Amino acid sequence: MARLNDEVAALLDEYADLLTLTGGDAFRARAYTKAARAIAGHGADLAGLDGKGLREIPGVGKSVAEKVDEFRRTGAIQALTALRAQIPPGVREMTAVPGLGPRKALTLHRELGISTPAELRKAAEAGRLHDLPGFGGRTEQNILHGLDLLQQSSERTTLDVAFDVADEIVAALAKVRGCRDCAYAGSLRRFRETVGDLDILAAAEESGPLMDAFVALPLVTDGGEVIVSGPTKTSIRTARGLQVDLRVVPPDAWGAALLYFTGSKAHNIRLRTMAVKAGLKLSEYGLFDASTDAATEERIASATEDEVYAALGLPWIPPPLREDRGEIEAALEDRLPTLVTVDDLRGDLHLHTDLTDGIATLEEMLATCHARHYSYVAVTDHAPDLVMQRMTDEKMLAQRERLRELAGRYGRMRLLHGTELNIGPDGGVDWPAEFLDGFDLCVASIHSHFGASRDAQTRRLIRACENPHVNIIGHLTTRRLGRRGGIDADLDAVFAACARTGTALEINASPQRLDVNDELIRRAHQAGVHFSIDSDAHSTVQLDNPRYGVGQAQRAWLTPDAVINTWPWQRLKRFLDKDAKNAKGSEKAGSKPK
DNA sequence: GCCGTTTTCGGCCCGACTGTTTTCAGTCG
Repeated sequence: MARLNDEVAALLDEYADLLTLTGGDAFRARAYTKAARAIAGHGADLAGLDGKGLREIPGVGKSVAEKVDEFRRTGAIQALTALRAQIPPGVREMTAVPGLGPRKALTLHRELGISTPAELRKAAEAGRLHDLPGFGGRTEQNILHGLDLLQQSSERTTLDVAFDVADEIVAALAKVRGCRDCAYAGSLRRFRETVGDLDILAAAEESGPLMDAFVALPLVTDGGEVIVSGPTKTSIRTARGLQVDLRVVPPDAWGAALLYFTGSKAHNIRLRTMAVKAGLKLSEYGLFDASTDAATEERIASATEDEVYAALGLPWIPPPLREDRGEIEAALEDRLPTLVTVDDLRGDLHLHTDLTDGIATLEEMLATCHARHYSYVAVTDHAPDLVMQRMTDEKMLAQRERLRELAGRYGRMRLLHGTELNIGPDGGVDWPAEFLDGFDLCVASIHSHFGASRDAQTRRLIRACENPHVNIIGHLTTRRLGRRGGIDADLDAVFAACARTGTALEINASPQRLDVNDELIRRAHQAGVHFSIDSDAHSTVQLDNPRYGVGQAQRAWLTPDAVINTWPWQRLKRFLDKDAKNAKGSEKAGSKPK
């Protein structure tokens, strides 16, 4: 766990859940949830805050501050420990089943004595649920489906969590005496959208000290377990269920090992096949001449990845491309793409402030963007049709005025006033054209009616693209990793509409979304669509999200040119003026301009 | 439990959707 903030936030969240589960005051529970969210998204590390600093975090009052302090002093929160004793942890786990909330979970626990997801599955399969008051046949089926979803997700870990753990381990092992090199490999290095386990690689003459340091890490000693432990490989499982494999190799085999353990398997097979055809043999220990016998075999390359690729007649291939999806052929023909990187991003075009459901102020978000050296940034709070956000025309206009006042306050960073519109069931959006005219940029996203038919979803998205004020379609499929699949729509038809109307497609970089995914990015790219890689940040911490989105873009072979927020302002400005572009297009086509 | 140029008490994000009901409870965003 990287920051104390995250650790404390998790405990407060648990406390809130347990309060709800024990039938406590709902508002009290919500106060803890709110405080947890504020703490997780708070810029400063909790470890360095005094009582006054704690209370300055919005949503943190006397009681929460005391609990935070208690945890810092004693490593536990008494009130939480007491609640844990009342409710088996499995009951809280059950509320993670989509469609199953605290009330139903508590009913199941009290009436049927069910206290784990496994018991829940058994009872549902045996048809024991549908006789309970408030439960029926459909509920039973939905719970079974929800359990399936949960199981799938529990086997994969999102990138934010995976990077936190990987960074912590690499940092700790790199400091061990005799460690020449240490890095994460596997699907994390390839930036897959979620990872099953972590592969950590280290180079050292002697593996013992590294293995010892590994199993002594807090990640392992605090509720984790050692699965296997040997001289070249040790596997552990963290308390949160993430398996981590550490492999230690001799320093002169570093490159070959890194290549081997980065994968993908399909990529490696292609490389090995190429080696065999050239009379060579490729393994995690190096590239060898296959004609010599095992005892005297001659090592051709192994120290660096570069060296191994070069010996096979290839340039170095970036890890996100290593999926055997054409990268070997491209490398042979010297047409690997120059991939977009985080440093290419000149701005963020989708973020929220505390005017709606963000937790940081406008000024805090802008200051953090400025520290990231952006040339421009768009503030895009929610629009009124997402009723719970209570947006009004007045609030939006006041924010715009404030933003205009702040112009020039953050160096040369250009401040754009935008909004995240809701795409209604028929494809309409929150405000009429006259009001939309006032925005510099509009993102439009689906937030409701996820279950509409394929035809209806397709029509609604195409209509949104055709709206001259909609510049970017946000989180197109609306999926939440491990929680919810995407909507059903003819996405290729939507991509065609995006390309035709000059509407960009968002690569939503929130690690819980990564929407759209690499496959869809690739398809859309082929259809001529442009992209915007955005954080969808609801806190200053989340403004770091774009790294995950860039990873997906790299997996889809995107170059900076395909990404509108790598463009200089003047070029982006022309792109945002859909009216001018379409008028030009329709002049050519001879049809009437809008 | 938190918070306050409407409040130091009395509110607290509001409405849709689903599945169970026959007027509503629970869940979700």
